[in-house]
Amino acid sequence: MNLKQLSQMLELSQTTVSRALNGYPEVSEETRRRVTDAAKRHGYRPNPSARRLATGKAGMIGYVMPTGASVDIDPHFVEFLSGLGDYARGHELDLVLSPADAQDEETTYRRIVANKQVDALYISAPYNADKRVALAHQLGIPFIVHGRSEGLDFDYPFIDIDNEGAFHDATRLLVQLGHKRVALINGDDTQTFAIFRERGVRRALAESGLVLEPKNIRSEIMTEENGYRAARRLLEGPDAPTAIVCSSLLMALGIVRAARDLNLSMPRDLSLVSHDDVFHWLKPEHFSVPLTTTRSSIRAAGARVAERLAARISGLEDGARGEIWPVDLVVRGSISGVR
Amino acid sequence: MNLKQLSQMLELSQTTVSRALNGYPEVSEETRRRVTDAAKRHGYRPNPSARRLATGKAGMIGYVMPTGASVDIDPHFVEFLSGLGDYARGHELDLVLSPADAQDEETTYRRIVANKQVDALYISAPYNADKRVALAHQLGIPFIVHGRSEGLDFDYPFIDIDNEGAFHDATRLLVQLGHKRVALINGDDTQTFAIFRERGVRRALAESGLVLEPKNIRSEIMTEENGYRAARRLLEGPDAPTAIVCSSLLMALGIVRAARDLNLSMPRDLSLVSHDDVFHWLKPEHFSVPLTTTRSSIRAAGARVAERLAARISGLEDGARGEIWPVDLVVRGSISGVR
DNA sequence: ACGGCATTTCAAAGCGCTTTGGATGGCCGC
DNA sequence: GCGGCCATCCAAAGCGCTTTGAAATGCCGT
Repeated sequence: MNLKQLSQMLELSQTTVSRALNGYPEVSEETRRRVTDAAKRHGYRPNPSARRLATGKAGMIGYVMPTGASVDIDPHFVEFLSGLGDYARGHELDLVLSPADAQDEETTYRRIVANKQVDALYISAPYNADKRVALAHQLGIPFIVHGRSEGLDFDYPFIDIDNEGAFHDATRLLVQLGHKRVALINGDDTQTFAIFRERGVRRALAESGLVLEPKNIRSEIMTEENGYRAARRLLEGPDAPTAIVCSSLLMALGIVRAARDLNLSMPRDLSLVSHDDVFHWLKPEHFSVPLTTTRSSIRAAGARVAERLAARISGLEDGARGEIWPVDLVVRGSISGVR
Repeated sequence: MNLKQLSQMLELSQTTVSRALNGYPEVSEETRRRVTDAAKRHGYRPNPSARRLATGKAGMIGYVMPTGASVDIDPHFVEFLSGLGDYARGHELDLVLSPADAQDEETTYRRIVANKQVDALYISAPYNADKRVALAHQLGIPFIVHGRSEGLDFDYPFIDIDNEGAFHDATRLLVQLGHKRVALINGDDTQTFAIFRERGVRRALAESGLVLEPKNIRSEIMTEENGYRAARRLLEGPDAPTAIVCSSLLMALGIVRAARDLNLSMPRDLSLVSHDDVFHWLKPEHFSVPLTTTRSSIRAAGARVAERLAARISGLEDGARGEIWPVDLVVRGSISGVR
């Protein structure tokens, strides 16, 4: 059943039927009712390909997914997808994932914009002065950044969590407990979130006249193994830190293993605070020593990103508003006063 | 630059240009060269929306993503996506994720098929007599199942790993080491993969005249917490098992924690074998006691699914061939002879 | 020289929608 | 009674491609 058939059935023109269905004012209420009734009765659904060709709108949102033989997609991504689904599910909003060579995402960005494959896109895990953000801005496609990018000469819409505040507060708490040697095991420090976190730690230490020594800061991709390695290196040296702040539960897993290998008991010999993105499959309260965390649900952020993207597509939102979400500090058994 | 402009520029008809570009035989080689040259020079790229309307082919593959407030997407999914990207990256093949209410995926399946939004789709984590498989089959859209579904009255194309064989071999090894009380901590046993795994364990035990007692089998969603709970229950009872086989590294994490809480040392008091889907962020060799595993990369499967889907779209593959991949058994320190 | 047959090219008709630029008719005031 | 103005509705022209059916061209044998 297509528009032509439906309009013939109703003895109306395609124009009128189209307008009635799309809520244009120049059609009488009675006609509109007749049309919508008939459409529903016959299960008419406009063909998206045709609509798309006519309007140039795709009705989908896009994500350029960096891939490569040595590129692993971060497990945080599924949390984001869950959140995106939370919103999109009820709105017939689909997401198109365009895999791109991580070395050259630009080509893919240009392709999907030129092809009008999506109406808006979201950009995740931004770097400072992120090229993708600059590109999306320049290409004029609606987008939202999940995270932030510093050093761009224009404003852009984003949602981010208060990484600096979270790590500041976590560190301050440790300092208040008497820790003087605090280390940071961070994620990839070319990404903005990691830069903010480091900043938060430094600031909290500085407030008490302490510094984050270069040897006490590690930056790696967030895996169990990297957490373990970093922790070993930190804890085996002289003047080992008495407290560690880390960027991911996955790393925390490795840190706990390292502490155990070194016969350090937590929290007696080592205090640990981790950031928690809220996974359903690994929870900080279920570590052998329940973990103190800074917590913020990526899933919730995903839902919000989808919502704002939808709003931008339909013209309900514009401008470059940035949202910064506060982060919970959840205290559990993994920290204590320094011996 | 569209087809019309290009054809005018070349003083050819749109027909000829279109055919030249799409490799039809009824155009002379010289003309074809002229056309492809000009197309490249002017950066002509056919408008996918128009092509789609004309041909009905979308050039994308689809996945209906079950979501819901209480539905969490499995972290295994990112591994699959990485693999899919491995193939799709070089082929300009995009994936559209259509979030659906987990209670009612059918509506979404029907929508994307009716709308011709995708040319083919893949179905993951199938149940027995899976409705989605039946539906896709009935709707006549090309698809591939990642995993298997039993009890369907037709054949369908799939790729799966030899879950039964893997768990059989793992269990047989434990039995050979003298274990008589072997337990299984499985994933959701309404899913086919879990049924096969249980079957494998039972068969191996039966071969030595042993049985898998009902109290020694647990089936839960694969999280650390569920692994812990299941292990506690198993290990605290009378006649506790001396060996456990489990379906996921995430559960293994919980099992190890439970053993530690109960002061059971591994492998002395407890042997453990886990299935490993190959995550980059959590590796069995980096458990405090390196884990013996049955290993099969989901990522590799993802790439293969994408490849076969592409082949089906372009007509290079048809029929209902099922691929069953063998699984590696990797022996590490977490198993030993029974005391 | 001419019909027959490939080979190569083309004009035009879709695909199913949106949107422009009128038409039509009823109702108003004068 | 008539011009003007809404309120409705419509025919037709896109959107940019593919594909059908036919025309033009060149070459063959006879």
